[in-house]
Amino acid sequence: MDNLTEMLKGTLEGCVLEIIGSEETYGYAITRRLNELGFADVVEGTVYTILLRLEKNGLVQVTKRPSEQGPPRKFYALNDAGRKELATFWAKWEYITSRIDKLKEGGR
Amino acid sequence: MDNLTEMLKGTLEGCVLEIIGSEETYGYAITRRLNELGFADVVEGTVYTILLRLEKNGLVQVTKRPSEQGPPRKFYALNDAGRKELATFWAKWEYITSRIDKLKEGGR
DNA sequence: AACAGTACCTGGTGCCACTGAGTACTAAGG
DNA sequence: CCTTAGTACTCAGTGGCACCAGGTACTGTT
Repeated sequence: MDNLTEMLKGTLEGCVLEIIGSEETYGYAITRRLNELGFADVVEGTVYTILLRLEKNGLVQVTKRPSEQGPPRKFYALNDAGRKELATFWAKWEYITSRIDKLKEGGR
Repeated sequence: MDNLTEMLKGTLEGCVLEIIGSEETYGYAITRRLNELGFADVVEGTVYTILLRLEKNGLVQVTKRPSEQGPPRKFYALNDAGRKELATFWAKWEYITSRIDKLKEGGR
């Protein structure tokens, strides 16, 4: 599927929040996870910008740990603000998908 | 629901395409339709920029007709390229929603 | 030494929804 | 008669986000 970028605005960040929320993990692994989920064209640069933004916005707790396979990893976990933001994301997602589905079914 | 703007990137244009595709209509009415569908904060300026973009991209056929209630209306109808773009939009939407739902269900 | 895999960072770009202000026409109310 | 509200369209500018392209750096294999 090509050129999803515009439709991913806002949702990709939510996906990253969800991934972090389900398990403490790091940028490189998050990228691999998104790729295997079907977001095949998402590259590391994109994920890192999201992670830096999450950190800047105080939604995650960051822990640096050494890796046996390369440079140290930065592990991310949601804090309270992050969990709240994740809940808000899913509420928005629910809201938008329900409206779009209504529109698609020709609902009036 | 507040601040959906980032998540509407790409999808709002698709919604407008769908509305036009189901019935030849004009900007002001499209705005009202979106509002009643639940996109309450979408204002005319936003819709008109989308309509001008659709026209510029050759996806719609435009017909100006007088109105009894104000200035003349610009009616929009999809052409072949527009119908194709609409189909692409729904394919992308399907694709993304299925991946997000999988993620939400903790799918691996 | 060279390379591939792992792991992270960053300045710049383009697209899109949104803002805010403006134009213009009609009908109703004070 | 003039103001207001409703209808209807336009457009220059803003900000946020995914993306691009290139960089750094560590480890293990060839």
